[in-house]
Amino acid sequence: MIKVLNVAEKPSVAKSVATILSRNQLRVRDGRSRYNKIFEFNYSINGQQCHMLVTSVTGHLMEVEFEDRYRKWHSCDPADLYTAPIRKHVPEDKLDIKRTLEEEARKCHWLVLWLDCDREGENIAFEVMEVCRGVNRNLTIRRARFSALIERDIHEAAQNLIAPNQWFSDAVDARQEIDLRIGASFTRFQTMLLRDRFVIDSAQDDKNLVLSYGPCQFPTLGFVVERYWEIQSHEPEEFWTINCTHRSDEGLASFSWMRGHLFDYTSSVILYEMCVEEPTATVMKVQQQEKLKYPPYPLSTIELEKRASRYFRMSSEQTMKVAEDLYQAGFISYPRTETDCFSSRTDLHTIVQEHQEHPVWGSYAQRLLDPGTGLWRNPSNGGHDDKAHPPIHPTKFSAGESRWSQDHHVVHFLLLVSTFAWQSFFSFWSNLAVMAFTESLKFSYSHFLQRLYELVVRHFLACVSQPAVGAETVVEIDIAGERFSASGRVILAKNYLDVYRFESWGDSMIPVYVQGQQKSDGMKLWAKLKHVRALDMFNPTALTLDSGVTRPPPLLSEADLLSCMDKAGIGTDATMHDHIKKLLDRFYVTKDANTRFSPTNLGEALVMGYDDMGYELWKPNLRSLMEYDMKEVSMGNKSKAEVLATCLQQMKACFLDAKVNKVKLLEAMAIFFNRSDRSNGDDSSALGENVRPCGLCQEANMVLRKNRDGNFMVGCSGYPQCRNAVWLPGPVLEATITNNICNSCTPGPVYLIQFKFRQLEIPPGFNVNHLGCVGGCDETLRQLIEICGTGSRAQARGRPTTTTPSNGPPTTTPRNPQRSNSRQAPCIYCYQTGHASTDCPSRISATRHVQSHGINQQNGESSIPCSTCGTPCVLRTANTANNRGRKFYSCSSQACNFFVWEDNLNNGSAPRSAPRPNISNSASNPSRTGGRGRGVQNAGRAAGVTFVSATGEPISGRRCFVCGDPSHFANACPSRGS
DNA sequence: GCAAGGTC
Repeated sequence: MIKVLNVAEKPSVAKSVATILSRNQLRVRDGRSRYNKIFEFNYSINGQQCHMLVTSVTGHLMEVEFEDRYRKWHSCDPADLYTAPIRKHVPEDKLDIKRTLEEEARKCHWLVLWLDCDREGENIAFEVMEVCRGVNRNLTIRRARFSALIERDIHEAAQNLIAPNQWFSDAVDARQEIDLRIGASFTRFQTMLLRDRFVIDSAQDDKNLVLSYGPCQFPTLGFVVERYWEIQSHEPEEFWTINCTHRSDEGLASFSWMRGHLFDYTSSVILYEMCVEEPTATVMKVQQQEKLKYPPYPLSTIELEKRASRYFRMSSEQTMKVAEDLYQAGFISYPRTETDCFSSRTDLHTIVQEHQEHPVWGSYAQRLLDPGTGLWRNPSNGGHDDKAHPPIHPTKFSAGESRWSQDHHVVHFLLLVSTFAWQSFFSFWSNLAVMAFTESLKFSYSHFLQRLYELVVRHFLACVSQPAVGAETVVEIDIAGERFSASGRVILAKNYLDVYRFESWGDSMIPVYVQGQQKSDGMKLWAKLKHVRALDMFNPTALTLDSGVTRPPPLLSEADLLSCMDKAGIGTDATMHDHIKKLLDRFYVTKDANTRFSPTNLGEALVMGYDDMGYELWKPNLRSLMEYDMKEVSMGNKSKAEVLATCLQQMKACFLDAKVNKVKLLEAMAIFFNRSDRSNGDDSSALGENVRPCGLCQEANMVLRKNRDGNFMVGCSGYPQCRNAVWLPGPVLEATITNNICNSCTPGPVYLIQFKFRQLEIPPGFNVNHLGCVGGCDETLRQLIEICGTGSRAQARGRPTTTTPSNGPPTTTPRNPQRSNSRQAPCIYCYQTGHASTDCPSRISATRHVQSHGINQQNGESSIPCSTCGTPCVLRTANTANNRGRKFYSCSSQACNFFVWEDNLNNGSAPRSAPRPNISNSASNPSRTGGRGRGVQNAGRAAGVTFVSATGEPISGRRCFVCGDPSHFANACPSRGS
């Protein structure tokens, strides 16, 4: 009998496959890993009797890493990481699984791979193959291709085994390598460049702060920053709209102006006056139609995360944790799925049947199953299918498990923690506090479990329900040539909305209207029978000219962020929440109570730095291009080697360029953070840039450094073990390592340095700019050192004299930090000693303002309380074409959109609005005043009137722009009218 | 100390 080793991607799949193939006639035994059991049974594959062993891995078995020589951060120039050798190996925590595979593979003839049928799954398959082949070269290897864990699919897959797909696996290998090289190089570069130079206040422990860069995390950060900049640069603009209301016995109708709104006040007033003078409204059109509101598509992971965030304010990370636990406990299907359509083979009725007994939604489930109600509808297709998992749906009935909170392993963990705490504390009160804390965690976790389960069940029931039906009436009227419209809706059948309580679709009744000139006898009769007075003409109850201001978009919510990532292909359904969490963990963003994200100073500075360099490293395009290439590899259109070569070459060029332009990052950081004295405490600060391999210790690299006096040297990164150093001429003002390599000096490569000298300190005949080599071949450097020394101030302090042989390189001398540490020269800006000119506090404070795109926000200047919400306003400077340089106050609360131009503030009196340029004398404009006055009287407008923004959202809580009084708006302000 | 992707 042939012995077949079957390997699945996860234990649950191994169990399902084994159960289906064996028809539940199987034996289970433990492997070396406690989670990955081995199932045994007999099975026939294409008539061949087989003894099947089914086991699993837990996702990827291997990790890709740099060779040991490159693992330490200072071991090499980060640029070397684009070519440093890498290896794929099984990490410590996966060794048990590896051993199980080896032991079983030795005894088997065939290896059948049941990994998920996507690119990652294929790659894991090759990892499993590598391990198994390592101990049994004669294995026959086959791949099982299945799209769902249902009997038909699994049996079909077992009888139609195919060959593994090398292209799919190659695509993942390429992705892994690119991610590692880009991520590690940029992370090391920006961390070493910035961490010690600035006081980054967000971090508790600066020493361990890592400023990571990743091809997924940075574009995610980019979305947050971009929206923040959009808000910052938004300049509120006042607009005007005419509103008409009509109240009759049958109700109230609010007609909105079909022009929407106008930004030109005079035009608005003219049109408004025309309406006021001829206010009779003629009904021009009455349109009645049936409207359907469809239930959502079946639930995918991203949709689950978005909805849980929207409905329950759960973070995506929390949602995935809770969903995983529900899945482990068997209550819901696999929670990581892109699929939003059910297979025609899924038995949807049985799932609904299970819920008939539920105390809350049981009766709805019963109605669904009753053909007489006509409530059932086959779910619609969302158009996504990952071919591995069905949409998330309930798999086990629960009537609200009170035991969830006690049974669950997460709670077990919490209990363990509390037990530990119990043993650690002796005080009774401490124990009580720990117990209370544990209880509250249990309660809140159980609460999350129940809410998410409810969402999954209700969503599923909604999917198989008819859409809600409404009768909508749209009425169009004409007043003095201006068109207005109002709509009303009557819900005829709620259908899915009965169970999907998270969505609503309200009734809004309006009086009955009929089209003017066409009121037929039939219509009159109908109106009479209905006891309503059908109107074809009427006089508005109120006709108002209302003002509003355009508002910036809101900060990105978690659901918005997930949508952005999904749309741009950043991350996968299983990892998106990880990227969001990483931004929070790295102090790049913060999340407020409304689940809205703002960048921190650190996040904004990093994006600003790269943006100023002109790179789109923080935009999603890079990842999209990579994804495109990966797809090409998986389809066999491009080879892995080809994609790796081009992509890494481009990224290395980009990285080297970023290094050259690192000053942009430093400048951006300097806007938000104070310089740190940590980097000055040392003799010199490492720029982390490789100049050449160290010829003395032959282990580390020589890197370019600048000491606190501003003098440059090239020292071994192995300091203090290796004290090899090359001192550079004193007049060096700037030194930047280039990508050019010296042709003659060894050991190489020796990168040439672009020098800029202080004009007044170099002898005549020498050029201010010089591309030099520190390897020993550079005659110019040698002569300059001979003439000028290696820094007059350092020499004056008695640093070891540098000898410069006439025909040799600048001398290598041991460094002596103690002797080069003192600094006496006064700062050129403030004439104080104790700091370098580059770190002068007077300069830092002068440049320390937050600079955003479109807005210069000046901190520390006097502010006024917002007249709308009382939150302090921030003084900003407009940077738009029309108002560049003009200052305005805007409310610092995100929930409020108050703003006022500074030049309109009247000696500290209440803020008033800025007149628009084309109506600068509008306060004394009789037509404007007259129009407004009559309007107010006509309309009888009350304080509760709502402003509507440009995006159609109501703006609540606004006050008059002119005097701040909430009882009226700017257009009705008595002060302006007079 | 670094990425992103699987998964317990």
